[in-house]
Amino acid sequence: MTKTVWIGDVQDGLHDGQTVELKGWIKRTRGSNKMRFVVLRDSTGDIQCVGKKDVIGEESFEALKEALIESSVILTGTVNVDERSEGGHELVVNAVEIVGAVDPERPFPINKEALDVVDEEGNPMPGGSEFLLEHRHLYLRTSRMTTMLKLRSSAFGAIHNYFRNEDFIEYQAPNFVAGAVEGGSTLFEVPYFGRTAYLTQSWQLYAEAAMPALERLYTIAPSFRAEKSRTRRHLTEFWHAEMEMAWASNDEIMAHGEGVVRHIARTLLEERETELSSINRDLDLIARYADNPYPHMRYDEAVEILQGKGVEVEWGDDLDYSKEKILTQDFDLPHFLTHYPKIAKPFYHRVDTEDEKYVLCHDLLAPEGYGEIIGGGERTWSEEEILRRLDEEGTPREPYQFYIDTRAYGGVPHGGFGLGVDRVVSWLSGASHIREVIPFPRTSNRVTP
RNA sequence: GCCGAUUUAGCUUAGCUGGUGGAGCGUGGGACUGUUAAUCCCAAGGUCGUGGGUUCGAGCCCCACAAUCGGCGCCA
Repeated sequence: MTKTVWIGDVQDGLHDGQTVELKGWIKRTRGSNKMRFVVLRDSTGDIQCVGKKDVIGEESFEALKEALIESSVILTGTVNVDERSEGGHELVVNAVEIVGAVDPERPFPINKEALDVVDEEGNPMPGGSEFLLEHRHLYLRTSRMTTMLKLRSSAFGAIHNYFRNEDFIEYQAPNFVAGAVEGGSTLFEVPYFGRTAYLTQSWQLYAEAAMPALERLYTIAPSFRAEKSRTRRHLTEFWHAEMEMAWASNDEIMAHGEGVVRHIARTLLEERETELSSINRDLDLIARYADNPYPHMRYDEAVEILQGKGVEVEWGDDLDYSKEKILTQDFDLPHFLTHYPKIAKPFYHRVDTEDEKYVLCHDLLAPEGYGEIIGGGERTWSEEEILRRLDEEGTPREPYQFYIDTRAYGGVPHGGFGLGVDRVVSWLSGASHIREVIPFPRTSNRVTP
């Protein structure tokens, strides 16, 4: 049963002249009454297979003719170098086995027309139609989606590699929680044996509890936000890469944020050059993101630039996406924004002792209109200050009791960040929408399929 | 929460001042010896999102509802 020959290897010339058995799915099929051309697909690529009636016989020829798109088949034959075939190689078939036939009453519903979706301005929005979102389970096997899933896999691998190489310990937090990290309005409520629990928005508070034990820790886990956001940057369930570090300043934490993002870009170039090219992503752009240091800018500076451009923004306003977009449109690299006003950020951000109007935090803004991909900073670490900030905000203490308690026993300066993995993959792949890079996207009005 | 748009065959769509809904892809049948999401011929497939209204007559006009998409706020 084990599959030993991969279409990608055949196209790379590893099996020229050999007789091989190819297992895969029919991508396209065409032909005459004497020969069939079947484009076979597997997870590594496509190849044209030729079935000649006088070679394979009447019965096999009929079987091949009747096999509809997405039928699974095993084709045995000889690998020929042939420039008439896309990819330069071709399988001349001598035996056909249909494994999973497709019923003509229910043919594979996704065709070329279904894939060509455009938004209101006429820009391509791959996978954006209601039909393709309803048929996501079948859309996954189309080439663009397969490519995105491979890029995603490499990004996840790169994050693990980066943190492990930097001696971080992978650490898991619960997904059922009692309290919020951000403002309380964005939590999903879950019935919990007569009580109400919530789906976690972030690993952070539980990571801070483990910080005195592990000192350097990270995770990649789903986070949940009950935001009715209808944008190409939001999911209600997204994959969050977070790190927490003892004895660290805002600058040191930012250095790791830059490090992991550049490592992801570098890894995609090394592992997925073919895939990036296949979706027309400019490799020089990715190389630039991998090779250059990311500039830093203080919040005040950003506000000045925006005011200089005539944008209506006052000191103390948080910078929303419309402002980020104007700010980043001239950027050709991701930029860190630091030192936001205290009034714009929640209680756990540490106040800057040099000027108490500010907190020691940072956001990393991606260029090309992709927006914020990292948010992080130093944490408020003394018990007394935590209590004061909670009370100031009117946030109840009770759900955070464990968190407050950690400060009573040897609090130290520390901090961390959260990175939106889907957002990073979306940006680096040049996706038109974040849902392009996650297999089953969860948005405010879709939980199926 | 706010703003905008869409809904016609399995899919993508055309549809005139309101007067018996056309096509391409796919599917079925047929033709064809090298095709490149082949080509040629034929066929089946539609209570035009739901409900109401106006009208002699509604896919088209009006109202309500629903679903979906796009954008904003919020954030990763």
